[in-house]
Amino acid sequence: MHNDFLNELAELALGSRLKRISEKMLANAADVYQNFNMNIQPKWFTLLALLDSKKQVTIVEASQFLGLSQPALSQFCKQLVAEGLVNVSIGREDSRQRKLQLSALGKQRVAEMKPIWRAVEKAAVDLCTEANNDFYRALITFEKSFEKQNLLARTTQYLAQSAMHNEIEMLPFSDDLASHFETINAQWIKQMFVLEDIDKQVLQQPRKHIIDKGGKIWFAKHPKLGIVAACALLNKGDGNFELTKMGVLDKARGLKIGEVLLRFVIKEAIALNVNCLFLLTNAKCEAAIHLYEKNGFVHDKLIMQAYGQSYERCNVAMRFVV
Amino acid sequence: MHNDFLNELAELALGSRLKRISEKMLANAADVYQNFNMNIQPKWFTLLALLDSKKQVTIVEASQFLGLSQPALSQFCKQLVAEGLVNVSIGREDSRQRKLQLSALGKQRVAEMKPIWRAVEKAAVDLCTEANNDFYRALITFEKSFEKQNLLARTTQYLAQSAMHNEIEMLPFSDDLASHFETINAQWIKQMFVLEDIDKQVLQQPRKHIIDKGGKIWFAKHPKLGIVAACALLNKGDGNFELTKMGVLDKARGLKIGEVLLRFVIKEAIALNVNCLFLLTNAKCEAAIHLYEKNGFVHDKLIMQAYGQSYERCNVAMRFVV
DNA sequence: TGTGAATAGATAAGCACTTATATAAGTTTT
DNA sequence: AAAACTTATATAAGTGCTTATCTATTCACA
Repeated sequence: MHNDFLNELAELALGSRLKRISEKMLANAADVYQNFNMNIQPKWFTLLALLDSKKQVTIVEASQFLGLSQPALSQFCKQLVAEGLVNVSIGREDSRQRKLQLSALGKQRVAEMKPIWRAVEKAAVDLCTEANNDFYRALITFEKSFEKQNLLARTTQYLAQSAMHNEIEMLPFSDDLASHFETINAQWIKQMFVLEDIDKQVLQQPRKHIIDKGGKIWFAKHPKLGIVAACALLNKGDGNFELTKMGVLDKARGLKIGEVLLRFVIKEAIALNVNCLFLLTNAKCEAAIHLYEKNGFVHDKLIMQAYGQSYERCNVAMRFVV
Repeated sequence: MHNDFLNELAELALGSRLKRISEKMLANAADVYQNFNMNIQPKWFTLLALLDSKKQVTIVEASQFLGLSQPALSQFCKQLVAEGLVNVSIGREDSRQRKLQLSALGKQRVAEMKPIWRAVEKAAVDLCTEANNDFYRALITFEKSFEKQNLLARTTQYLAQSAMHNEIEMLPFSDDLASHFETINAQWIKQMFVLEDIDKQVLQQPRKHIIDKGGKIWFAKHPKLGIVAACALLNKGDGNFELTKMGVLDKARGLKIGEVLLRFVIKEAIALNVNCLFLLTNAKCEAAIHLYEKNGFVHDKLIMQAYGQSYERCNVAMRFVV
């Protein structure tokens, strides 16, 4: 037996994978009905359950409740009437409507099936929660995410974003850009914390406090928005550098420019043959921490002990690895 | 717009739900290809990706790699040859085999598509991880659970089990059953911990230590295996009772008799108008804790403070609610 | 060395839906 | 009140697979 190529494709083959498992489950459901000698087709199940619950629905209503097309329901209805499980009556107010109801036989069959349905549900819960999983919840959440923005929309957005990222220019520090360093960082520091005196000094005199001490500063320039992000490497001696004062202007949020800049700075740091690249931040900055984690930083207690005391507001220390 | 009846059916309609979302994703994939003007059908995707990765495969190999039927691959192959994307050559060693390879055009098309594939993968990862979800992982785990034991097998097992549960008899304490109390509990206590002196006294003289102090003991009798489980309620005064000495013999493990007994004891405790029903256990007893959680017990620090010191081995305290 | 069993692939038919379209019945607009 | 639109359902045809079955080839072994 060959192994499963869909594993190699991972998330890219998500659709195929879902299709495969749903077909397996359908076949399995057919086996369940056959095993318990119930003379019904799995495809009828949702309609029978719906009729059991709502007593009377029209074809269009049923198709909306079940998320299937109207012709599908039209066909099921025909089949179930042929089996004698469903009665159809013409709508009193609107003679186009066909009102579906379980027949006496249908009610009896559903009653017979209910214990099996309950057992199947238990089995399904079992299946969903085995191995500490919560598949059903994950599926619901996934459906909501898909509803919110589907794969095409996300793909288009991602491509547009990476086209834009290619146009972003990285600029090294120069005195005529110094004011941007202050504007960019003052903005987010004020939003998250309080702009303290040390902050002000560093932001107002970056050459003195950072560059002249062997540190680095870079800016990210958006083709239309101009300079929108900054990031610094602080020289802490012994080849150790602290990544700090990384900020993106409000007007450029959501464009993932921070990530582009961070990756650039990491690449530069590697090129500089940095011994240890670390950063200090606060647990409040969830989004930033997530970004750091995503890009190779890991939480590190030794860094916390060595450098954590330098700033009041820091309670998270991370080190870049690999 | 009506709401979604599949939500009401919850896990029972898992198959239908999976089918629906997989169809949506397939349609969405078709839109992606159309949007980027790629003249390929979504159903071909996995085969093209396979040929890109493995260079050369036969039809049967491809069907195994992709988890589709051989005729499906036979059909795709025909279509892709007609499109000029795939070349077929007859196997040298086995003339029945058709070796599939990407044609020059096929390679070019795949190369054009790759950036889109990458973007789609990013989008899919996004979709899977949005809202703190991990849908892909959950799906893989679910597939494994399904592989291990499918819905039919689980349903059958569950039904057999609940039929057996109906035949289980609950017996109150009587002196002629006292020896079972010791046998059952000594077995599991020895396995998990060390049988201490206090344990021995209580187990050997349950009437003296439990019944005469206003406590209760019940046994579960299996129709074939005999008395296989026991559980006690210890009267701690002020209407507070401790659920303790709950055990199931090795030979009856896996039949969920423990759960049946636990539910019975909870029902009895409620009937006795117990003020507070609690229990003490050890974090080692994962399965038991899971069972307690499933049946209405919650972790409770106050109980730990009030009663936790009584036993050496207890570091988990739980209280029954609702 | 043949002979039956297994395997690779093709073909046909079926299934559970879908989309597209037709028909008939209601509703709204003029 | 007629015309134009909308809605409920039915029907036809298509789709992406499946299972069943057939042919051609290879293998296993007596």
